[in-house]
Amino acid sequence: MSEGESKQLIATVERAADVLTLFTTVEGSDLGVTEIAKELELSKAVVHRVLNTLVSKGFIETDDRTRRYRLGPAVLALGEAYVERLDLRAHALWFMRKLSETTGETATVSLRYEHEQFYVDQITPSRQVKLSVSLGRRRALHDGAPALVFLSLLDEQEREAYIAEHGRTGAIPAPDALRQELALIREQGYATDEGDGPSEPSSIAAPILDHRGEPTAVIGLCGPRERFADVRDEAITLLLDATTHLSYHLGRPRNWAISPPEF
Amino acid sequence: MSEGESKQLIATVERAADVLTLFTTVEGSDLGVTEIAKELELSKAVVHRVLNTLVSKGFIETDDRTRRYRLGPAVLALGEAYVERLDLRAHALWFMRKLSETTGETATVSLRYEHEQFYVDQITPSRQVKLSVSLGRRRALHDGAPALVFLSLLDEQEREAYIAEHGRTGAIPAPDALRQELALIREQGYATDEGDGPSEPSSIAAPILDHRGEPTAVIGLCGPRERFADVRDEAITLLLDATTHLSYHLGRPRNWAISPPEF
DNA sequence: GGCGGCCGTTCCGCCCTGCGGAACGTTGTA
DNA sequence: TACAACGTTCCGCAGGGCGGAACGGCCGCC
Repeated sequence: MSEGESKQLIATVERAADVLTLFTTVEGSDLGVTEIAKELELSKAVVHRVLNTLVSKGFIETDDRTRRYRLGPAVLALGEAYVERLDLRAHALWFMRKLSETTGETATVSLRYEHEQFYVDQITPSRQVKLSVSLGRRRALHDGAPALVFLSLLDEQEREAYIAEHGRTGAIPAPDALRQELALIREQGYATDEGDGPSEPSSIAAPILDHRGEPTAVIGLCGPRERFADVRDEAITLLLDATTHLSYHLGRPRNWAISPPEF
Repeated sequence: MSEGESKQLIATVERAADVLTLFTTVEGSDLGVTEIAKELELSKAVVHRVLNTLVSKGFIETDDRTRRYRLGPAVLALGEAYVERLDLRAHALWFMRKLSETTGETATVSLRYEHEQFYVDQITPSRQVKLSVSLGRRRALHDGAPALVFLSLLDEQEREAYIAEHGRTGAIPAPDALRQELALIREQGYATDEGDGPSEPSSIAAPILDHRGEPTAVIGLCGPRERFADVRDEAITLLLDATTHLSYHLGRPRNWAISPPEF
């Protein structure tokens, strides 16, 4: 979208990818052929052939009773392989567990992909009421503390372009207030975000930085606003402690999910 | 493989699926075009086009520095969508957490797909030495306690076919001993498996049964053999307690991952 | 520092294979 | 029982993916 792409793509594979992706965006776990065909504006024959093929590879399962389709176990293996390849994970989990246990709230790791943030892992506390986030689901860069950390660390040009674009569409109602907030985040080294209602999620987040100062990941902590206020200050100290350690340990080029910025 | 399939498949999509799957089977997180082409016996041009397409959909990422390819965030979303659609999960997690906390070992949920067992989730204890399993990776049905539970509950014809086939290849060295073991598992309602060395994994496992007596999932508990022996008896009681409750709650047709057997 | 080899990428014409519209079979409902 | 809606299959046409080869950049070896 951003550039005039001229790469060679295979339409058939694109269609298959769209079919798979549809299963992640739709409410409810299963889809029918007609439903998919309508949604993606494809012929039923195409959808059916694609589904058959994906079934044969284990990416999709059929329910013989209802003749409808759902995701299959092979996609679980893919997701796990994606997470496991992050060296980050093993190191971060220890700190996250500590964070979660000490504060009784949910600790998260996020990455950035293009102009979206998504969670790759979480540790939830053992209590009745708790937050849990949707792993893998993409969120805008101005939504929530972890996203804001990534946004604050984009290079100025890209950041401004992002703010301009989303200011135009109304997604960012007060661009100048956001600019101030991002400056504060850079200065403090962490972001905070308050929920709207008493049980809405509040969160804090801080980056793990590589040797060049680029964020490789963001660690966050979130909980229902009302009770989160009680642990917030303590949590910020713990969080910065964790990210400082992790930044130190990870201060070298590695197999990160996030490629170095464009240069 | 089992039947003379004559479904209409799309070769291009099969190739794309194979490329994706290759990333889960290979050690190390990234692959090059030539490497993939050689492994799958495809031309470099094809592999390159497939990769390009998958990149454009977020299933694959390129590392601009090394010009190699890795899995992308979209597959994480797929994996999560797969796991989240299991109603099972929400109910089972509570019991698993309790199991894990009481025994200090790792609790797991497994499903079966065709003639393989795989883990969909786990709760690991907060201690230094602990087991953790690879989610999504497929294992043979005669390998480990959860797999044995599934095997023991296959209908007789299918079970015998499985034993015969793997007996022939030598994967099952003592078919008759296995038959006895499976009978015992059915009788007791749980399976046990001893590790070979003192730190090798031992495990126990029991099924969640639907209203027809078919296993919808298997709950397991595993730990290093030596210390697992101390909690084993207590764990069996807890485990059967948990699966009994879950079987009761889940005793109705639902959106399970496992479709009812062929009938 | 120069050179050779390897790898990722692109090109282009041929031919294959995936496409679509319609027909068929099945399931669940009025 | 009949209808409607859905999943599945068929078949001829043509669009699009394939493959061999050529290009260009990177790394390592001499």
